Amino acid sequence: MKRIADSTVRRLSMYLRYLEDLDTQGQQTASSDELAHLCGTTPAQVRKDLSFFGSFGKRGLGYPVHELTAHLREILGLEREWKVVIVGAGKIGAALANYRGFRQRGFKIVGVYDNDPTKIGKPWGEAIVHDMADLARDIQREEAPIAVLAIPSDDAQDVVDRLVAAGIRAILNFAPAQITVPPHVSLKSVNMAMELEGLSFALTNSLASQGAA
Amino acid sequence: MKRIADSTVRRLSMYLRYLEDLDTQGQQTASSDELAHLCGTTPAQVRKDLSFFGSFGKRGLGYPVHELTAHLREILGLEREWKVVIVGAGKIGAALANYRGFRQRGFKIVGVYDNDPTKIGKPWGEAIVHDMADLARDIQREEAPIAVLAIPSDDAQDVVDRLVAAGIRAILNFAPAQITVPPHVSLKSVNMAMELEGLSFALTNSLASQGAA
DNA sequence: AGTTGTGAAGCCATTCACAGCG
DNA sequence: CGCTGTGAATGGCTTCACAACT
Repeated sequence: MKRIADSTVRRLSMYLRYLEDLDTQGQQTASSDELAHLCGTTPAQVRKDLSFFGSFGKRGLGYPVHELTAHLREILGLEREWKVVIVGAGKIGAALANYRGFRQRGFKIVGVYDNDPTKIGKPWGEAIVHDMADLARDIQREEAPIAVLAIPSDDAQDVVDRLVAAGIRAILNFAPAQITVPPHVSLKSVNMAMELEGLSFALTNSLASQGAA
Repeated sequence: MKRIADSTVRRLSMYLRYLEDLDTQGQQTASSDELAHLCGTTPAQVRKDLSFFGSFGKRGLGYPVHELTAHLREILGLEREWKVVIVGAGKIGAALANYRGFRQRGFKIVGVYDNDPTKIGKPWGEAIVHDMADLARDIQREEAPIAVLAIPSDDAQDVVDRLVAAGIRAILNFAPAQITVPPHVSLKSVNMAMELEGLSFALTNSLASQGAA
């Protein structure tokens, strides 16, 4: 398959979100124009994005909402359940563990890990905080392919290396550090300080740059 | 000034982060090559990014660490203090309020707001949760230009409209919804579900796409 | 010799425009 | 007639390559 741009995948994710709404409301079809308005993009962009994966629409009519929803779930790999471990039982980890959107989309949190002795063994939401020393063993036993990293920057690369050695396949990193992984591991980083600094830059330079969702 | 790409601003932010480290360690100069390796980019990219704002380096030597750090802070608008209000006293709001990186870079949280009567008036970290009804008044009185939005999607556009009416100038949105603002307001959205879905896509299609930090 | 600064080239995502089809 | 699907054109970010400078 042709290489798909990251920006395209993010838009697919958004199309799915709004198609699910439309589906719930019982709407049968949606045009690229309607989807574009909902998602803040252009009709041509919607059609191009979808065309990478097939011809889902009917000319003169638009896209069948329910059907396209299923296609997008399949394209994004959301038909299955993904097991996720959260590393770092701090505030960010807690926010993520409670985040409705995760479970809704088939991401199941199978464990929470920390290396702080005062936290290990304590209840944490519906789970119990495990010792980070057991992380590698558990990833292998549970076959959890995804880790969410919510720990201080200093430890980040260290923990990543251990995750990789344990066979992790994807990492969502919230530590504000540049981390590296071997080519077979997928990595996405979210850096909140960086986002705020982007706003600071825009304000300072009197720009009103609207970032993508 | 020439229009600066969003990706460039994010890299500047990263350069600053690592330059501060080098400065603390007492390193005098850094080449574009060294910075590139630290930040996961290329030397040409580093030089091009910096060249938009001036000629900070010395040929044959590299960039003066301490001086460049100051330049970047100024470029990003981080020499001043930014007042920030947090809207939504849930887990995500709590994580953000506690986030060290914010205060470190000059972002001062001046208020936390919610519309849940069981939360209003209760202590929350070092602050007290205010009634969202007072938000507009306080934004004007405090002259807080930035709002962090950590509320459910359904209410997001409503609250945004009220923030805009109250004179907010920038919004960092964590609600997984497409929101719109007038052109004079800057908006950045962080959507964690979307990021995880990007990993799901990469895993499903056996790609190992490393996203930028 | 080493490294910056930068025009030019290359590449990739977005937009355009229209043929194709319902 | 309306809307999709798509090759072509556009625009913009990144990379290249080298002159300029220390």
